[in-house]
Amino acid sequence: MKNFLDELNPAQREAVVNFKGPNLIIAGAGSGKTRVLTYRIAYLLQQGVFAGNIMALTFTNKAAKEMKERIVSLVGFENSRYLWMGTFHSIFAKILRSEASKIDFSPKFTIYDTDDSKSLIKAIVKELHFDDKQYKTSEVHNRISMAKNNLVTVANYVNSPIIQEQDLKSQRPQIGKIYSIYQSRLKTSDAMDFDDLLLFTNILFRDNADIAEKYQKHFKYLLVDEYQDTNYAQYLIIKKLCELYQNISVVGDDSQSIYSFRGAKIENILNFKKDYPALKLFKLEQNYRSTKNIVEAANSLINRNRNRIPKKVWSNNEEGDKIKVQKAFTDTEEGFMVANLLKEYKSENNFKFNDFVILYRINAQSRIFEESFRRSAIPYKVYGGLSFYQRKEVKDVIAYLRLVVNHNDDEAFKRIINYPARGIGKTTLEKVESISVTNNMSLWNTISDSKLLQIEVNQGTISRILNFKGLIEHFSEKNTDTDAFELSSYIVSQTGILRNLEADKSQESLNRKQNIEELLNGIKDFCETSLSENPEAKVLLENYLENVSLLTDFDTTDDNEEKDRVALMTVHSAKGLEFNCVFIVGAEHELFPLYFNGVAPENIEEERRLFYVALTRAKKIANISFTENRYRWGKPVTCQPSSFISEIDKEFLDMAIEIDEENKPSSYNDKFNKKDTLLKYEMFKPGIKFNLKEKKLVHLNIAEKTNILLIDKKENINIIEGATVIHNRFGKGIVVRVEGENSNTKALINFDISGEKQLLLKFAKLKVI
DNA sequence: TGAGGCCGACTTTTT
DNA sequence: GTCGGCCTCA
Repeated sequence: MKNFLDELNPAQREAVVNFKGPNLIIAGAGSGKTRVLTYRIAYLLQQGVFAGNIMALTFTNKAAKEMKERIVSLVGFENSRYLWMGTFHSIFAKILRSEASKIDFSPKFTIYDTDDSKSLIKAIVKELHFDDKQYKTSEVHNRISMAKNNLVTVANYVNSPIIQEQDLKSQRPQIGKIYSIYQSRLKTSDAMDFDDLLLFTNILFRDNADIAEKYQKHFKYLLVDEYQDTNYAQYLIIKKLCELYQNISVVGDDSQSIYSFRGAKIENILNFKKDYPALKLFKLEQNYRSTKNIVEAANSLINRNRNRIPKKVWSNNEEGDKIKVQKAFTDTEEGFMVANLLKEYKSENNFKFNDFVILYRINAQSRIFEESFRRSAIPYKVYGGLSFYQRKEVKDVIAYLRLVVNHNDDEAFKRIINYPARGIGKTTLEKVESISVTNNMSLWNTISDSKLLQIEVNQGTISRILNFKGLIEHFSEKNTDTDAFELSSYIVSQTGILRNLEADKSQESLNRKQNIEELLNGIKDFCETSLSENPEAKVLLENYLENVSLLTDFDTTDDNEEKDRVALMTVHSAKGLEFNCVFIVGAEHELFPLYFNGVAPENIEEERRLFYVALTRAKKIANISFTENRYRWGKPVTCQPSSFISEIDKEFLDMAIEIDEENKPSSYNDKFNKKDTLLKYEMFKPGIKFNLKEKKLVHLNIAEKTNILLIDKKENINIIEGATVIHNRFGKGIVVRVEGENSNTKALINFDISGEKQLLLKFAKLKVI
């Protein structure tokens, strides 16, 4: 093992070698936080600590995976394979499964995702005949989630005068009742929601001293990443687990706490000292990532927050360019402005596309940039938004898998009882549901019971229900000796889902079919990976489900990851990432900072931290833009520039415009104004773009046109007979035949490995070589 | 019972 | 601009 301590600066080294006792590592942006964490674990292993006695918690699967990979590269796979490294949710789900009986769940309990939770809440509100405008699903969900994150159980909730008063004030006095029914439904479904994973872990440790002790003894060293984002439930679990050895190291940056909406308590890091008076404090203040200008600009902004741990982040890098601030007249113009500037930066600095990121406050902003990038022949990838696993067809298939593993999973049951259509309609389902409610049984148990006969439906319907039940049971029987991939494929074909989609020739259906194939491929990958790590064990559906329910889009290893593309994402998603050039877009009052339920000071501070996170993603170039007019809720609104722009010291900014005069349109904008409607329309004509420098519409040259066509899959003209193409999944192949027109163009391709496939060009990610 | 169309509501960020 | 829900019609 090489002496990796040499690769650290003195502050980092101190933070790595002092591994005993409680440690608080305050790591400024870009100060090598991940490096310290990984080296610290490597160092522990080098000191002879067994990997299985170390628990390292992160917030995202991505962070866990990256860290694991870096540790493997430092100490090798064998030395690190038994590390407990993962997200809070996945690690504690694992523990809960092995202790399930203690909290009266089965080890195969389902994890409900947010959509499942919301759909259950919705059903309960409806069932209670509450007004769904008064009890908005997302608000009720939010409230229950917050309660759980603060370990407020149903009993606590309804007995708390404060909470009851709050609910009364907000005209939602019955949330406690909904919460109560919600919990009991989860129970009958043998299911937990995300927040339950943390809540029940706390309950498990609280009520079973022996079990708590077992884990306390086991985990001799605890490390927590992004500690500023922990909520109360997480805080308590950590506190409990490290009670015995007190070997707890937390790494974080109070300036980057941006998840309070999810219950994160910045106080956890601010008050760490109160809980662990013996702590050693380490501050990593040297920023290796960004230019001096960016670091100091970001400092000047974040210094306006009052509630902070004092620190001075500094950089020894080059001075760097000032941050360019730009104004656009419309959101569309902002899109083109950014696209043009991006190209300029790219050629000036010899950057690649993946050196760039567009950061926005809300996902809805991505559309404009997608459009302008497509028109400007800039390849891009949008992160976040509707995740792959949230797509209807994917959820449908997963619902089958879930129901096969856990018959009591009511949300899965409801999804698929009549999908594909098998003549069990809304009315029938409602009757079954009502009986299940009165008897406090899961839907499955209701149809398995003599209660089924109480349902007033005809014999035909009864037998259709029993057929469905038989089908699921048949799958379950197979689930003992068939591996997850085989069984899923079998289920997809046996249920007729595929046939159903094939019958419908629309593009939509084809797209769905491809997503299902994608899902099956993912299951296959999972089986193969698990098998390579543990060749003896058969990979069953439940193994896959344990893993998939905690995945998000961000974690899917996209085959295109290495592709050279501009990243589009929210600032939240960008935490932990870095890019040579960052565009912060939509820097407008009420958008960033986002206006949401008024502007309380603590909200503004969090928004400011968010802006700080955005700025500090940049290594070399940061660019801020805003627009004067924007479509929001489909309606045009006028915008003011974000107060955060003027909060950054002017010396670090390169302002093309004077912010204080934002109400006086410049002559440039005057011109733009008159033509705006026309421009907006013309801009989207094929083959035309808006040239910002010359301020006029120009025709694309041939190269640009070809480029657009390559990117715009709808018009992919380069796929011709005889062409050699590459597909993400099927690999290399030769085009045999092309038929159909425009968006219906299909190609028959003979792939070297996978054989002949008919693909709709609109969706197939094909590359001509 | 199912499909299709229209209307309306809604948009913060995510494990 | 998008999604979901509800209504109507077959």
